[in-house]
Amino acid sequence: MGIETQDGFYKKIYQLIGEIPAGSVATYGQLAKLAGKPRGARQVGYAVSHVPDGLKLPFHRVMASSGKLAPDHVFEDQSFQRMLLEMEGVSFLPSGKIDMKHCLWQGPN
DNA sequence: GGGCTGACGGTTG
DNA sequence: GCAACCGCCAGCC
Repeated sequence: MGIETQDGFYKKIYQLIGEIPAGSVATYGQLAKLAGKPRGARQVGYAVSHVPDGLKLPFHRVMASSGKLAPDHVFEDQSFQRMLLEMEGVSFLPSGKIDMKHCLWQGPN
């Protein structure tokens, strides 16, 4: 089978990411849970790393629960991801991590 | 079919 | 508060 599973797990992930409003961020575990896989955080990461072209989803708004940005090899640089987020109004802490307390996505609802 | 890999998460030191 | 370790799950060789 392709990148999408029978249940459309990846499809749900992409859909959820599309629901994330500018200025907010979501964690892999959060998206995984919303997609029906509470323990599938790694699959979310795998999903976004193999995203099909043309979806144009805000993957820069998805990050680890710790608030850390993606590794350098994903985007050209972490500074690029950070720039996009700051441009959308996401607050950063002095330590260089996201201010999850204030910017975490509330969910689709 | 078996084993390796990975944009993670939670616990422990 | 940060780093290392182990545990999860699906895709790929």
